[in-house]
Amino acid sequence: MYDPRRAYVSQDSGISEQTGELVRDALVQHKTLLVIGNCWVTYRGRASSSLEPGERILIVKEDGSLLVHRPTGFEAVNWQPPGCIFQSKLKDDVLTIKAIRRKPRESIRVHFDSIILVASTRLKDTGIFTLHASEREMQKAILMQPSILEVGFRPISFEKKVEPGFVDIYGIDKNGSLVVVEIKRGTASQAAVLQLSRYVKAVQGIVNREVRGLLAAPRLAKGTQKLMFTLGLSFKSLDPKKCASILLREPQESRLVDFFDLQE
Amino acid sequence: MYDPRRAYVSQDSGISEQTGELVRDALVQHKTLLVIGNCWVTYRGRASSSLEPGERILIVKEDGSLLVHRPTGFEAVNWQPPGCIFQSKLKDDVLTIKAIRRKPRESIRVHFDSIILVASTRLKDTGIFTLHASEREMQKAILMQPSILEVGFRPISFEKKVEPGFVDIYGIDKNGSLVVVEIKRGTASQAAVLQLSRYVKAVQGIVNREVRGLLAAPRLAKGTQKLMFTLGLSFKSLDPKKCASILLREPQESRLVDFFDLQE
DNA sequence: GAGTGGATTTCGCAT
DNA sequence: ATGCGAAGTCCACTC
Repeated sequence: MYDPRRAYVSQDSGISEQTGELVRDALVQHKTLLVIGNCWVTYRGRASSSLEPGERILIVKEDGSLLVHRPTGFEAVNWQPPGCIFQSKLKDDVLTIKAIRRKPRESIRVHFDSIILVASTRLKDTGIFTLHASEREMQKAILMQPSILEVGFRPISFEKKVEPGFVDIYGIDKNGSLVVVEIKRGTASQAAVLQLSRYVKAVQGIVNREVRGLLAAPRLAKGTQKLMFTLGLSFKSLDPKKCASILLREPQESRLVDFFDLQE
Repeated sequence: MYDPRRAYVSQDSGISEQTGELVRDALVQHKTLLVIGNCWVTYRGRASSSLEPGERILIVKEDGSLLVHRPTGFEAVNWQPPGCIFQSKLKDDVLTIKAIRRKPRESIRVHFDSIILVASTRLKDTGIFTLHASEREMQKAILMQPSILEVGFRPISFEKKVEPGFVDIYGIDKNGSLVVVEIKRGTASQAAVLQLSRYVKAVQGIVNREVRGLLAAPRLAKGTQKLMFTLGLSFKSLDPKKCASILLREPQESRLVDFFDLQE
């Protein structure tokens, strides 16, 4: 009985007809194919490349992408993006897998003369991948690259206590006004808006200059936009994912980053 | 008897102690490890990411790099560069593989709750990878990006017949002099130098302006440098690999490329 | 469909 | 070591 969860495996050092069939079947049926063995690879297209014989891992995915991995290194040595057309043949004890791509026209040929392992299976994967950033990490990202909030924004302090609690970030905008920034990782609720408003009022009671309130969040709760306007607050759409990618970048404004590092 | 060429394979849907041992052994001995099964992945470091459960391919290479591949797409969904430290444990029927990297400090945890295939082996790969460009392709590359020859170089024609044969490329240098270019894919021999010299003389006999000879090749044969000087020829070191990478780039000077395309 | 910018970019070469 | 640029870049989003 055929079980899609099972991996159909062949481990013959010489390459049998059965192994050839397993490979052919996997390619025709768009199954995930994995071949480990001694192979050489040629690429022809815009330029050309060749890879001398050695033991590698070949992966052909269900979407028609191809990867050849050497036993070291993070990157594939040869590859083809999704959407390739495949051919395979077994002749003179050499198993050849050919992947053709149009636009640009190019092709890869992988030739195996000995097999360590062949496996074909069908993989089910509906899981969602997410790149996170916590509220704290969003704060980091703003300190690392303040321009994502506003052009000319310059943070001066953060996590400072005022009357009702802690202000996420203080800064100066391009016009020299003091800015109180409130960060939310998800949709900013009405409570968040009111909280920011309280911070702004509290700070206005201390300093004798113009104070702006800026709410940074991926989105604003429905119906709070009017309230924002009434209270004279600004909103900046800020995606946690965008923040995450900034954190992953090398620091650009080293002084601030050093400052941040000291705090950790 | 232990055979390094063999792949040690386990295919238990529930995760046995034996499978746990196979994985542990592979990690400790820096063997190539391959796990296919249902897993979820978390990444923590400069930012964070999470991947919900699904069936994927995990590869841990001998150099301590890690790849998690979904059944579609050319790129790995999670990875870690070479040099990681690994831990594995089997607890409550969940196999966890953890990869830690320092500088920057980050870690990946891969949790399997069902296994389709586990294989561990040692791969031997000494084959050399080369990105080629033929002499003709080097010519293409120069036409696509003439600046690799000389700043200000502008090709005007190629493959034109003169007295002794075909000149690879004609062009104008930044001073307005006519340039005769001879391309060699390998070390330019004395014969190549003399051939170029003949071309230059032949062209000088036709046009009434300064004519330069330029030899483009990865290197010059030993002892021909003096001859080059005597004959008043220029040499430009040009790597076929460099040319190959230019061919693989998108065209920058479309007019010339169009012209070239028409010739093909 | 073409153009543009980002990437957990990685990788190599120069300084 | 460190910084800059290329990559068979790929990929996603915009226009």
